[in-house]
Amino acid sequence: MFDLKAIRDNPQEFDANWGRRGLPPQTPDILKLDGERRALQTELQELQAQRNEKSKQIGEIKKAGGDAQKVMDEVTAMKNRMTELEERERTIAESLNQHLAGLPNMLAGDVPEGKDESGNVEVRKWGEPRTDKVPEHFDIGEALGLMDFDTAAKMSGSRFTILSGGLARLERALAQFFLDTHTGEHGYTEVSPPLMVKDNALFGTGQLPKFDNGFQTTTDHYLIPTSEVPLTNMVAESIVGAETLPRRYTAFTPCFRSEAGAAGKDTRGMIRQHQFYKVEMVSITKPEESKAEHERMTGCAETVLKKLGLPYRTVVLCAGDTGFGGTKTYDIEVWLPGQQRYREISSCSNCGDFQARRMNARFKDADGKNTFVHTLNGSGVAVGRALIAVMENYYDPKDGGITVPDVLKPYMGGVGKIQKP
RNA sequence: GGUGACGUGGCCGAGAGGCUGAAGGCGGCGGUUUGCUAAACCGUUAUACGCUUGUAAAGGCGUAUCGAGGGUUCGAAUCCCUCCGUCACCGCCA
Repeated sequence: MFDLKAIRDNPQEFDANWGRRGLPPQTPDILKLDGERRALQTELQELQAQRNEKSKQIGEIKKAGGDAQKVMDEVTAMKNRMTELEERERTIAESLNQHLAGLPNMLAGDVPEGKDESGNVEVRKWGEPRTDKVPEHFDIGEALGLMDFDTAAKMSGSRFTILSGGLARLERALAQFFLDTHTGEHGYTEVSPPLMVKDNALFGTGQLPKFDNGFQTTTDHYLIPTSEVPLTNMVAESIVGAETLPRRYTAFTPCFRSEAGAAGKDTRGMIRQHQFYKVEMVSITKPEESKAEHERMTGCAETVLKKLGLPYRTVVLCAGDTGFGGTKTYDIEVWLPGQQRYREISSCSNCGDFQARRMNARFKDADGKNTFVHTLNGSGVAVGRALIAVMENYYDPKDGGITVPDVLKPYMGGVGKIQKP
């Protein structure tokens, strides 16, 4: 969310920033509502002060044994006006909040301009992309008999997959490897969080109210679309000690998405599923540390790809492509030889104090002042897509098998190659 | 799922319609004492918002906040309702 005072002081700055995302000026509406609200508030507070004063008098008169009826009638007479002001104040505050809750975060100054994906800028590239003709992962998997979309569709519909044997184990091996690397080498604390959350948790991280169509739900919960939600909400509604920052959390969880609006996109294979596994990283930092943490986190995600020997490139998202909560986002795209192109496997965002404001997450700074923390999240990395990448990059055309990358061998019980059983 | 109890400041814990932003304690901060440390003693110590003084740093006044939201009342931490959460016992269960 936003600091109304800052908007009041610098409306043109906010409008310019939102303008980079392609939004029309927002502050005229905001300032109008804010002004109305404050005027009502001032008037209401004056009445409340009078009421409190008179009520005090009544108490004193009664204690002295007098008749307070006259003053009591005076207060009663004020009530209609007060009720009216209260209601109007509430209505205006509500529409103001609704308006603010739907607006995306301020972009960092070094985010490149651009309307969409095409404006993203490559910042790094690693590895030698494999250029020989390789089948796509679904063909490799089905040929091995270890990946079954048809059977999954019978029980669950489209966008579900059944993995078995070596591929099921490869998925688990990847997750273990990611977790062990982030906990053992990158200083993250492993967390096993709830997979179902209430709406306020999704509001805190910014997925609600704006995007209320992307979720799988139960009767009274949302299934997490990413463990960014529970991990970031670990500091919601709290004041954490400065000495505990930065906090670094990682979790391996399933993620659930409705993929509404993705009709026709990536319909084949397991690139885009209703359910997939992801290892997520979340950092909670002091404001002055978040930029460096963002670079560090992106590096942590890149590290696991390097260890796996998967070629990738890192792009900084342009203004128009940066997500709702991010001030700046790096996407890491892994090389998929089956498609002969780079596909997103990780997204690392610095959210600044945006989520912290929404979930009221603060720390005591050096002056003893309660200050909003900064939050960051990044995939470290998407397990399903990593599985695809390993399959295609380590595909052996001689026998249709998949060579197991060295770093995964310990997690595969020493198996060196996944072959048709 | 059933029944019962409970939710008060950074923490513990009193208060049971007005004198309560809230006793007392712990913790924090400042000070006195002190060779150093400890102890003791004194003082201080919530947040948000509005109005206002000031170039500012910082003040003054007011409003709201005792899990959240409604209600009753001239007046609510205190009474009533709904929701959220915690605990205990019972049931069920991986």
